[in-house]
Amino acid sequence: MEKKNEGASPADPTTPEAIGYKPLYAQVRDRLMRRLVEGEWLPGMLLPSEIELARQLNVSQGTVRKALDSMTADNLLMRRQGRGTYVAEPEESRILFQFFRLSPDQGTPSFPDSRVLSTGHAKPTPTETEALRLEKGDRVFRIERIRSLSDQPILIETITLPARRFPDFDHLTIIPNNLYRLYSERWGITIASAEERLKAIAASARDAAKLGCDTGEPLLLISRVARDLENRPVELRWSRCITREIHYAVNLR
Amino acid sequence: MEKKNEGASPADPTTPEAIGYKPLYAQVRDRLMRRLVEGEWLPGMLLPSEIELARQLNVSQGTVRKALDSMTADNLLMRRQGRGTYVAEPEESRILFQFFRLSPDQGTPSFPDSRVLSTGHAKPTPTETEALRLEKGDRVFRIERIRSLSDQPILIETITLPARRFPDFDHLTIIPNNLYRLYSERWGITIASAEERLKAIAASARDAAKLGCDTGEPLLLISRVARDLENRPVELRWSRCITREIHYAVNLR
DNA sequence: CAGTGGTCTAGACCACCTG
DNA sequence: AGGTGGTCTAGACCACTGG
Repeated sequence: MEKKNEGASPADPTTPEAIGYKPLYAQVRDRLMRRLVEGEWLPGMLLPSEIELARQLNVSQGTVRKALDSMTADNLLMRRQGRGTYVAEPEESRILFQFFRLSPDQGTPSFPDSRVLSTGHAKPTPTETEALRLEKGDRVFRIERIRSLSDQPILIETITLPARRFPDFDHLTIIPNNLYRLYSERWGITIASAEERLKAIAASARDAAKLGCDTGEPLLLISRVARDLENRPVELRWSRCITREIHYAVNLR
Repeated sequence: MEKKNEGASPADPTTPEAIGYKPLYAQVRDRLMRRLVEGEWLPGMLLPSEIELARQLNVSQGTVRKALDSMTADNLLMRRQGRGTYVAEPEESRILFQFFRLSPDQGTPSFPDSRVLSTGHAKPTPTETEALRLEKGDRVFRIERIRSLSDQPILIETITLPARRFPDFDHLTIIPNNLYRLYSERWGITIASAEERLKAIAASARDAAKLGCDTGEPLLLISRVARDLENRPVELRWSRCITREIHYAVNLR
């Protein structure tokens, strides 16, 4: 009531002095994001209660709530009435809903199986260098795999990772189906968002052989750049998909 | 303070008597939606202020705000600090951002031109009947047109409308480029959401001739069902797009 | 039962727009 | 100057969860 945003935060870029004004709840969000990025709260962990966070940050419960709600809307947190606020986990059902937009024309969506075709280090292509914002001399790790739905091959994908951010990737004995959980558990990298670009292309002879379709058959090309909590590009994925009995679903609001 | 949700709303499905509990702000949203649907507030019009709405509905300003914020998030309203709350209009820049996901690989997105190839009444196909939830005997109106970006044809699309909801469509002398504004201005139909399904297909001989590409060239097929404020399907659109220098963009969060 | 998030209210001040 | 939406606070009660 008597508070006026005077000296509330330690580092104080608060007061509407110049152009750079940020509402208090956005500053709270930024500070919570930093604690998340620095690994103070790991996926699956319970956060302090709203009241406790409000006390820590010296703001009201309502302001903390607005910050937490915004992070929940971005799928970074999960809130359960009566239980508390948890850090979101990259489990399959959530990934399926959030990052996998392919559904069978009839029936319900499900998570595809994967079979790795090849892996290895390489010098990045110019496209990869630009998409992943690599620096001179950086190397990449590539994975090629086929994914199937009920034993039908539906897509072949090439995944490119910056070697610098995934040390010892080649020491892995097996590469799991759910890569985003692997990134999280082994390197502490959380995939928070992604941009996809879709095109129709003709199947190359090589892809056609692997997918068991005709050369030249129309395929849906999905180019994905996935980003971490700090919005840095982390993964480039290039999927070529047979869409005879499958479609890519988008909701426009 | 002394209020306890007792007899607040005229028709009162409120009290957590059985299973059907709805928070007050959701009830407020429903009532505002009904006034919107019934045409009390037309696109571009200024709504009453939060304080006035709170007085009318006998709830607090904060509850009205939560309802208005939710409708704003769905692109139904537009709020401007110091001005007021307006009903969203289907102008090109908004439609471009909300419903048109095709961008040039290089350069900034823009709204394509249209050239109508044919129009006419028809008996609906089974696919159209299902997608538009038509009843027995209902007829449809179809439009076929080519759309171009900087004089390059990029897609050919077939649009199907239920004749019952668009009376006298065939009396139109010209069919404008921005159809959603036409639906709004002439029939009071607001397109509020849409679902799209994407596939890669081979260009038919007919489409190839119209688009000036080769038969069999891979095209991106976009099947859209557009819905009104009450979530009823209103338009079926079937676009076949050349994606040589264009892509369909999706953001996943 | 105590503790959590979810809803609702009331009131203050701020940033922005218009006249 | 006066009105609008945007932010922030404080406090009450509700619904849900777990011990």
